[in-house]
Amino acid sequence: RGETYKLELIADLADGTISYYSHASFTDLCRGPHVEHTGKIGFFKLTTVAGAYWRGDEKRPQLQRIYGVAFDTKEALEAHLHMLEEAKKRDHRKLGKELGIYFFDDDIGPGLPLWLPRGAVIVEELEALAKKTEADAGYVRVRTPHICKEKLYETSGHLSHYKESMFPPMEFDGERYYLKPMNCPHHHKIFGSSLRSYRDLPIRMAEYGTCYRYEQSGELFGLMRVRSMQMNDAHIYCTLEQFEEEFLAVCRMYLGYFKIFGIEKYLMRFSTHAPEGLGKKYVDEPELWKKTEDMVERALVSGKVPYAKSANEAAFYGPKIDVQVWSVIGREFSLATNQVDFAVPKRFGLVYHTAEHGEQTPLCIHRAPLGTHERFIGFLLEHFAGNFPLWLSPVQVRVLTITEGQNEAARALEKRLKAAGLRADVNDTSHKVGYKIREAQGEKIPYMIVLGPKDVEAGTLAVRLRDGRQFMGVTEADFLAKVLPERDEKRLSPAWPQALA
RNA sequence: GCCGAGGUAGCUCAACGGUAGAGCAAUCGCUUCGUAAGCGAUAGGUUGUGGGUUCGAAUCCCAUCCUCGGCUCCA
Repeated sequence: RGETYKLELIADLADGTISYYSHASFTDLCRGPHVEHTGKIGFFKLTTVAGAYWRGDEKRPQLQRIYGVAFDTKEALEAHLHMLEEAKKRDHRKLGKELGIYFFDDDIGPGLPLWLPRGAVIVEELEALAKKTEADAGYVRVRTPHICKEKLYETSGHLSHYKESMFPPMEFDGERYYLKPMNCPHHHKIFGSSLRSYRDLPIRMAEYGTCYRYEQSGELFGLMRVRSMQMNDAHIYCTLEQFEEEFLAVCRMYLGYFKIFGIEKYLMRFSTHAPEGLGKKYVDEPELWKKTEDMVERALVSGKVPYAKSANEAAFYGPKIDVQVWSVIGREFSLATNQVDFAVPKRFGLVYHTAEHGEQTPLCIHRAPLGTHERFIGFLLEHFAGNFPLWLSPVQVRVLTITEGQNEAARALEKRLKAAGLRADVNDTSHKVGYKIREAQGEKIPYMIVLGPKDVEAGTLAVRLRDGRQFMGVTEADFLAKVLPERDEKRLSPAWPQALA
């Protein structure tokens, strides 16, 4: 079989020049160079073995690929291996389990995560952020059902372009119903539910919609790749003239979010269709592709949005901007997406009345700046190593008593902290305070208040931050004056003096 | 879906053909202690599931489900 592959490579050689390398009795077709012996490689370690499709095509056989890493120095190799070990500690699956964020259950099914109470807190904080941001940006909110008749996806084109990623239909009342893999067709129906005038546009329609996609079993990966997901979705229906401004407003929304989450490494990937890609998508409308792609690129250039072009990765209905981010472990993810769609609104017969008494198909921008809760929270777990900023922390303050004598005061303090809107709890078990601190550190709780007899007597707080800093004799008013702005301004790090008080 | 590796107590792991075990967590006592593990006791498992081989299976074989490393695909 190896010979067949080598012959195929030879046939593809552009200039017909064949080179080969020999090592003892082994001769190999290779562009080269080869090394004489492994001593010349430097410091290396073979890391993993895996099947890989011949020439990356899943229709073709697999060969075994051996992976390894090599470095100039032993220290560099060891540093790399150490980094991999450290990275494992930040794995969102490990942290998700340790911190009680989510879990999977065999009776629920693969790729169907359940949010635990602490995960649900994060989900709801993110939703609140999105809803506020979108309300400020002039979005309206809608809500749509999770299933619909087959007809909808025939109209949208999903059945012909996306069927293998949809769950099989359920049949009843003589109809076939599908779980929705995306929210757009439902939103299109809402747009089409009443007469629209050019005066109504743009219409920015948002929903944290739950979608279901039948991802291949081998593609499932913790929270990053799941089969049920809640998407920070919205569709902006606008005129051609409004497109650039709307599109750039979405890009600016991304940048605003990156700042909030401290995401520094990202790439806006502009996915277009390769010329040959035109044939397999909407073959009848190649001019539409060209038109929307040009439009997007003009907007990117005029808005000075840095981007990288990537051919043949567009959605079936149009070009898109994917936001690629890298977790600290070095995994790359499409975290968010921004897609342009001329085609599907047309298929749905969506129109608005123009000033000239005519009818025009609106342009639709699909956007999901926070992607899905699943992937975004998976990413944030790795990004923050579980040390969520205060506003996202499931438990924000824990009160630790030193002896039973403080239990009453601790409960009273907890009550006041909760009244201030903080997520607070108390550990009044009979363990030593060192043990309680260890436990709270493990849960990555941002603030610990150690309450002993001296504190109760003085009426002040002994505050411990999760980075180990301690501040004695803090008044409750001072504590709230520091913590509440940290929460409300969604600060990434607490504003406390560096020196140990 | 494909190639490969794994599933043992809530968690992390041991036992690898001969009665399933440890640490942590849990529960109950004792302890009342000042910034990352106080002490003791108790309880907890049809070894993912279903078949098979064997006097005997967590251990070997087959099937299946799930997870992991990749491939392919993607928010």
